[in-house]
Amino acid sequence: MNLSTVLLRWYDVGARDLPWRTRPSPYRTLVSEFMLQQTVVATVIPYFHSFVERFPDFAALARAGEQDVLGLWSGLGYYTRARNLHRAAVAVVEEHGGALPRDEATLVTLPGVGPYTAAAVAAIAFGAQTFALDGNAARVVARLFAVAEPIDGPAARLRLRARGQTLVPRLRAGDFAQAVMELGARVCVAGRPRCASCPVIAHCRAQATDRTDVIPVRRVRAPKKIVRVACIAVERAGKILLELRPAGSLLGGTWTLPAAEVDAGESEPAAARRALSALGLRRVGALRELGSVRHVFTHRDVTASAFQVKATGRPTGSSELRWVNGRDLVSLAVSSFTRKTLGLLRDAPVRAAS
DNA sequence: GAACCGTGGCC
DNA sequence: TGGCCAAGGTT
Repeated sequence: MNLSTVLLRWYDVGARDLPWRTRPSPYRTLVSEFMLQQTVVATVIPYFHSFVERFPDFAALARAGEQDVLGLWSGLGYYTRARNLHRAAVAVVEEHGGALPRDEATLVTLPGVGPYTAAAVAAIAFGAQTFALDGNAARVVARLFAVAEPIDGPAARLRLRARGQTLVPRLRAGDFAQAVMELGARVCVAGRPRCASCPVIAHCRAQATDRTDVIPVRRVRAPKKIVRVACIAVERAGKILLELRPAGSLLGGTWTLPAAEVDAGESEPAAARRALSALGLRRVGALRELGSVRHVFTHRDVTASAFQVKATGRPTGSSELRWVNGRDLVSLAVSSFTRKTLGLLRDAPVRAAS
């Protein structure tokens, strides 16, 4: 039987009950696709609920402040997505009459919408007969066609998408797109695929040639850069000083403890003193080391030491600063990394550094 | 093409 | 535990 027919039947019987599949709308589809970029379904679900409750449609999101949007994104990662989603909503309202464009070519002009998201939205929200090639689909197509070349380069993606496009049924292209991704996420997984429960095993060249363990091939990745950072916790009247990370940088748009990277041969306390003087503050007394945390980003393996300091002077510097208390932190745009470093403040061991 | 941008679960 | 990986996009 036809591959798409079998896969859609499998999907009809066993599709997961996901919040963006109930009461679907172009807006909810777009929000879910932004959140799902490089992020697993289970992580997205609670964020999706609170986001669409607070911003139920394009108009509400477009008139929101960027910091409010980032606040609801706190902990989800890749914060550029939040700013792009906000900008996309503004564009929908101001340039497209408040309605999401239906065709891929226009969708892809929206900030944060690339080839995958444009295809996914066109298919899922508008039924366009197009193939959405995400990481799941790339793996599924590579196995179906026994593609032996690495699947993660731009050129390879174009070829995989062309292969996938040949599989798209005339009807239910949106369900087909979701079925392919769900197959990749639950059956045709990286590592050891669960071929025994695969509905399209009869169509799989990798399985037929016993190569599901070596397909797909991925390129080797660059090793993470190992980084040491010294963070400073300046307290005043029960509040702590936070700094807004500039857009485009790591954690851009979120608030962090002021920090300095520890240079080669430099000590952590020395870097902490540098961070403090960059704020235009004068240290009073010793730095008190609160401990350290490790946080692994996509490209960096960071060990952050935090130092409590008493300081005088009015913080200046070029960055945007803000005094916050515990209650402010609930709604503020704060990354998981920063929450870790702030955790050092609570259970501070008594250890002095110079 | 390659580098960069988060986070958490899994084995 | 450490490496892998995810409903990618931008520069």
